[in-house]
Amino acid sequence: MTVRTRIAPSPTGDPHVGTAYIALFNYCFAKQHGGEFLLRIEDTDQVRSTAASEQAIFDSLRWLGLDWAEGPDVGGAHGPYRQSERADIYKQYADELVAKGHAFYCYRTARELDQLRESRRAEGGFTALKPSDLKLDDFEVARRKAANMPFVVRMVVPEGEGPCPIEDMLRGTIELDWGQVDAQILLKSDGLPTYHLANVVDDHLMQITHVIRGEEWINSAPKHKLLYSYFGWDMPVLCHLPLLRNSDKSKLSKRKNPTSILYYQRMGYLPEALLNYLGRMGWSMPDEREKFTLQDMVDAFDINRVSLGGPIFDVEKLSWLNGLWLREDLSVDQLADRLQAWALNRDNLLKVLPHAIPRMETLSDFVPLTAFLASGLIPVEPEKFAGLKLSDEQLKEALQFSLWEMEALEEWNRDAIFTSLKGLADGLGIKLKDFLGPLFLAISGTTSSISVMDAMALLGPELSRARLRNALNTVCGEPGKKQLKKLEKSYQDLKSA
RNA sequence: GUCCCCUUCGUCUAGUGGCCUAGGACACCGCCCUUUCACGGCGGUAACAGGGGUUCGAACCCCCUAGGGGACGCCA
Repeated sequence: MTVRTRIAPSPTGDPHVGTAYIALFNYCFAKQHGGEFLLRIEDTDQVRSTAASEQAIFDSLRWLGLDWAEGPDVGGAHGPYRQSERADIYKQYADELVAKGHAFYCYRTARELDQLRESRRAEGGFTALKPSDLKLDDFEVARRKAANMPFVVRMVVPEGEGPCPIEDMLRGTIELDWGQVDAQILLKSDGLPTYHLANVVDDHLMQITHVIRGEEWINSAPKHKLLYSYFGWDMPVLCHLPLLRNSDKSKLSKRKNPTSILYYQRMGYLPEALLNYLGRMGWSMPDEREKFTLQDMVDAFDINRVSLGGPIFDVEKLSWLNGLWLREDLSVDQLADRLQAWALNRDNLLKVLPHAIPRMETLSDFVPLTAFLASGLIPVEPEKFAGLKLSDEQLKEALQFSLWEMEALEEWNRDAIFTSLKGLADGLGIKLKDFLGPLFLAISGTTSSISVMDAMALLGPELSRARLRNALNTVCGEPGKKQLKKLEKSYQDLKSA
């Protein structure tokens, strides 16, 4: 039997370092057993999935050197493929379950579901909604059907409580309770499958033997187990990896940390070093070496060396490791090539130059003028912020609101950034020029520079956000929970006004 | 609230019953190298969450408590 592992990232945002982390372990496990590492795209959330972010995932994995195999034929296509384009095969399988009595149509409305959940929660026990909770009488079903109301396909689950043992490669047997397993939706009202159905069907068709995923999935393992038994398929071996954490130990999130692989690319980290660092998260070489290549890791790989405590993603140690790679593994010649490819390439110069030309008298003006565009995080000088025309409160609002605004921005270009920031300045009743002061300092480090919107457009979203966050935290201090709530409220008021 | 997972220096970790007076790495501090800084070298501070068992012997096995995290969606 060939060992096959896979990752199933969802293209709903930037390629996440957490995705690369899981991918790395899947890759190493498969390769170690002479098997294949596969990839498929989980785009059944069509609202947020885009072709561009899907491409970004491919590119990032390739950049890191985590190449995936094509895998077996699935419904006429090899992975990775867009699941939304294969809606028909999932519908077929959902229908099969309905026919066998393992799934049912459900016409409940969102409102009704909210009410049901609320009352369950008030009771204090398990909150899972069972088939019997969702049942409507025949007359009502007929009425809703005739009225063409939307419906979903849900899976039948055991009504009572009782243990459901789940085998995990690292944790042994985990006992979950059927009481917490709800009648999961398999097919949404838009006809697309949910993760649970798509995941089980795809894993079966792709002949996946081992599922190595984040521990956030432990609780849904009973559903998956049940689906395998309904279909009569062999279930892959499960393995749940610990989650990468922020420095406050919560699950790594982009609100608190740069999580995009693109960010680390832009900051000038080497793919070898980033991958190496991820390999040190919850895992160690038998000889405790800190620096190793992907191939080293594959050769020495042993999944049992994974430690279960959630590791904190520490950029400082990543930087140290990156320095090691830079100094020890690249010749001057190679480094020159890397630098050129990274930011000093012709395309990039052509983009930056138009902004610099009006401010240049000699060629030597160029580098000082644009250095901040090729920098990572820039030093924040609180004295400069104090010299602006804004009060402390206004300063904090300007930075925090701008950051939120930039986090929500979907299209990253000069005009979109301008519209958004102008809206904020107007809403706050601050002259645009004054409002932009702190942004200039945060982004460019000085108030005499090229347009801050152009600068942000050139820097890209990841680095721009990181600089804003950095300035905010340095100048105003990390906001406490209470303060954050207050700021959030006035931001909401501003947006709805 | 309910369920699940987790717990060794500030951080990443070694450790699978005696080799542990707990080892390494980052960060921090000191010294050396050096015209400065960095690199490099040497050294230092610093941890088995707490309490009960089991055992001749426990960081390691069991139980309880505490703390942290995750899940409870027509997201994945």
